Amino acid sequence: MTAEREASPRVRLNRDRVLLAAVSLADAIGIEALSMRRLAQELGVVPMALYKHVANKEELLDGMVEVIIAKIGPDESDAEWKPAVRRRVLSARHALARHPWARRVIESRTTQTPAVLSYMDSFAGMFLTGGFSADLAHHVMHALGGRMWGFTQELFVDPAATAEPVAGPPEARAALMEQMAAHYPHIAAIAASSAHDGATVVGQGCDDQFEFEFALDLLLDGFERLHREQWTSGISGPSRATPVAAD
Amino acid sequence: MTAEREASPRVRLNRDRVLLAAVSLADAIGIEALSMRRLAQELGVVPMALYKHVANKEELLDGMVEVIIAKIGPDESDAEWKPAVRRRVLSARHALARHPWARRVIESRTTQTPAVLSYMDSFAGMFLTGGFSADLAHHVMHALGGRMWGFTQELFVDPAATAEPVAGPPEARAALMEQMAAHYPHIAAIAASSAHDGATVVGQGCDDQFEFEFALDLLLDGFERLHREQWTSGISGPSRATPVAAD
DNA sequence: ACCTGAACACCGTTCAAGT
DNA sequence: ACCTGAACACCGTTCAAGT
Repeated sequence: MTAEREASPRVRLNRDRVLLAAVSLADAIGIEALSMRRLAQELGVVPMALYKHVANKEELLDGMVEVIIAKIGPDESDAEWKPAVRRRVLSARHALARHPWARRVIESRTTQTPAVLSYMDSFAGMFLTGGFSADLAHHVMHALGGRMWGFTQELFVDPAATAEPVAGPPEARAALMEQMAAHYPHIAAIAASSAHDGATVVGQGCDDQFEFEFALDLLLDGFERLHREQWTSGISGPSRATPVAAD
Repeated sequence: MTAEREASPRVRLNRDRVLLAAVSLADAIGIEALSMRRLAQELGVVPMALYKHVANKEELLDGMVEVIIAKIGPDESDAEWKPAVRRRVLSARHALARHPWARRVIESRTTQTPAVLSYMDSFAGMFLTGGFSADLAHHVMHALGGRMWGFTQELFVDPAATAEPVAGPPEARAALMEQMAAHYPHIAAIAASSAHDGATVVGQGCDDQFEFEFALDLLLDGFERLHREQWTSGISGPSRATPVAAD
């Protein structure tokens, strides 16, 4: 499933071939298993050959992020800011969906590459063009944060893996559920109301896309309200803004 | 700065001593430099000695998170839900502030430990006690997400490290600023309005605490509105909720 | 200009042995 | 019951050499 590329010995490496191979290798074996040595092997080359095309592993990761960003699709900020922002966020979410490692890698990068900066700039542009003050646009970009990339602010990462994985018989699972309910009554209450199957607490049976859009729209609505009310940071804090002339 | 602990040879290891040493070692040298071997050395012990007290490195990390959670301080949900949630989030933020590695570690854990689950349960409890339906409480927990721990959904991680670090003369920095403005005009516009010093774009001069509370209050206000309007997920999406009888 | 080989200073973890 | 030593199968990266 992973050694199908480059049986032919002489194809000449270049930066793009290295980056593309790294992306699909990470897709296949996971980011934690992606090593310079493993990637070199995949490309039929000695580990040190890679260092002619990327300075080090950090730069490899930066390059991989660039490859992903290129797939997000262009800015179409001609429309109103709100649907424009919404559309672009969801398109990023779509582009990153098949690269589960991308989130972790993007968040680990400290020095922003041009690709990252211009992606962020497109959001700043949508807000400013939409009539936001630079002040509000600034805070709103922070509030959006990683959601700009379509990241959920994950909490319930692996739906299946709550407490110990229960491989045992069904009655053991049921016993665990009772224990959970005893120890974490409120989570259990929430789970009971929304569980599509009763196997785990929160996380199982959640519609990720729904949860993402729920939070996104909550934020966008908040942005809209502050914009309408001509909020400025002089007052401090969204809820302490004095409404000016809403609707 | 880092080899001051345990010169005395025979103090007998135990799980707590291992975990506490791991936490302060991570504080000192960073999480990526924390290895089983390094930790063993810090404790004046051979690497394999640790494996009597933690099964492996994963369990070490889980234990370190438990140590941090223990510092968050108790749930005081007797008050109204909104200030109670707000207070607990900010108290988590405070507790985690001096352990910059904690965020990454918490997010990397897939199997939730009892300590993590009961922390989450305390939030579920505040919403339910505050009169939220299990349905709304569920989505609201997701929307809160990592902010429950006081995490910002970071984007501008390292304030100083935008593009290449400019060690050169001031005129080189100025030239870089102009380049930035040319390539990323919207970011530059925002930066110009809020820059306390003009050195970098967004990130520099931001008051992290302000940005955090801005987004938090935006969400809490949204939660309050949906609660007031008796929102249910049947309708789908906060902005598409039909207001029922607000105020 | 690009790739190779050998080496260095690290990892986490197993297994068999010591006290 | 707890700790040790040696070993295995890995890392990223440097340096000097090959074509």
